[in-house]
Amino acid sequence: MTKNYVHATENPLTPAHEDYLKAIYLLAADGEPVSNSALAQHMGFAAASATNMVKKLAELHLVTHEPYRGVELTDMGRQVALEVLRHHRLIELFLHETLDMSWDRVHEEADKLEHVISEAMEDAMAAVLGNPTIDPHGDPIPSKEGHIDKTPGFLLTSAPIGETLRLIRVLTQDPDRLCYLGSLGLYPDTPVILRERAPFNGPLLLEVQGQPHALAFEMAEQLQVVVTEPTPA
Amino acid sequence: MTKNYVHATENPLTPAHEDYLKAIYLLAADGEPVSNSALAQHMGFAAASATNMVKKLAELHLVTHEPYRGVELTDMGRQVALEVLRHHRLIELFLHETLDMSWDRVHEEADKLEHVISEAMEDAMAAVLGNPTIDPHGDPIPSKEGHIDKTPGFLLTSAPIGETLRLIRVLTQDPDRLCYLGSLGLYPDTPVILRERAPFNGPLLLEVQGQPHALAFEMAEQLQVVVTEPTPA
DNA sequence: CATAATTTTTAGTCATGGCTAAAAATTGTA
DNA sequence: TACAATTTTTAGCCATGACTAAAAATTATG
Repeated sequence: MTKNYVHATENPLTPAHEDYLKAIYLLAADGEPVSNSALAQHMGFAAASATNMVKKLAELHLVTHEPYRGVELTDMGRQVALEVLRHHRLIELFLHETLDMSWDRVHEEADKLEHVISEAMEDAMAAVLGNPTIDPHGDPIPSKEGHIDKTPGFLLTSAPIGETLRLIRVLTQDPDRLCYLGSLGLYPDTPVILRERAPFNGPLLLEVQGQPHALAFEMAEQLQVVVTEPTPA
Repeated sequence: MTKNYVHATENPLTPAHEDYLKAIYLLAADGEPVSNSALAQHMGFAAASATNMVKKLAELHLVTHEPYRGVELTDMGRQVALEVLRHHRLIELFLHETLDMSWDRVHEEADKLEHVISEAMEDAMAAVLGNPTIDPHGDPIPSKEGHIDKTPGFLLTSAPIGETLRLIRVLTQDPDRLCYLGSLGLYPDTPVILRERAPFNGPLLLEVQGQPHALAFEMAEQLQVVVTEPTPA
């Protein structure tokens, strides 16, 4: 009488597995299958390395892989990816809040810590932080059950002129860029007014806390905003 | 004009290297060279694996290794071991203080985290904790410069009867034992009176916060105490 | 539609760091 | 001192997960 191990998904996943799954999740934001080259490029590895790992992930039923077509997460794979992402973003917020680490440093740290923290530590962080739903960059933190809010809003590059906006999410994780944005006061929740948009994808003129700032188009593409509705009385 | 790389100790050390160095440091408490078998046993690996790593560490000038005699840390190796130990114990205290994790859980967590935290995070933890010098088990935390206090006191098994003692250090890291000791209120800094010592390495009768407790000899060997001097007026 | 360009996969290499089994050196004992 | 027991080392295996180079499949173009 052989035991049924179909669901006995004991977790032999290495950091490498987790990193690939996370990458596939992030690249597949549009729902499309992820190409091997996109995956390899995101990971900073050779294409052959990605192919190799994708085959392993497929054997573990974490992704489906139609050769030459792309990779997609299975429900199980998505679950793992979301858990890693939860770790990552919880850690970012935790480091920012309790260790006062600046938002440009927490990503790199979280990239290493996300693979080694225990369930108990995950829960303890969430509890201390009050079950937060967004991290210091405005990225949504998946719930323990794997639910994740879709961020509302649109890119600053397509925002209306003159209206009061609220910055809700910064997409880049590049430390230098984050440093720069921070020096302009451009953190999530900051009110912003778009004053001018230069043509040909030129710089944008912003007003942040009364100060005018010119911002490169490419930088503005990293900023997600909503229109602030007039505060109800 | 070739550059002098003698001190250019760029850090290609893996968690495995760090774990071995830490183990050698802890096993060599008496200053004696550490035998291969002791090292392997401590690591939970086969003897051949230890030999293998010791050879690598010797090539990196982190240990000296006289074949069939044992391993000793070089100054450089000790420096690395102390840094890892600093990470470990800072993390234990940090998790205990800021995440309210019980002292029986922090060791395992720290064993993984110690290899991945950045210098910045180490410094931030130390700052938030007020540059602490002991962890939740009473183990001394090495300073950033690699100084480490020698813990004073002696084992409870050789403490005088009837005097008021203070528990200053718990040597075991075993979660179950720590849990048990915690249930008796036996945390560092707790006052304790040794009332009786049964012969033939039998149990000890303790008084902890007014409560009598019988403690196995082997458990008492894990407890380091000092005699409390009468509080000066 | 055939060929060129691109992407993906396969094949095979390498370092890491475990392992076992056997050989060698050391230590203990008769 | 000789031989047995133990410890250490050597030799060689294996999985992981990167790599390069070459083959195969797909897509684009003349």
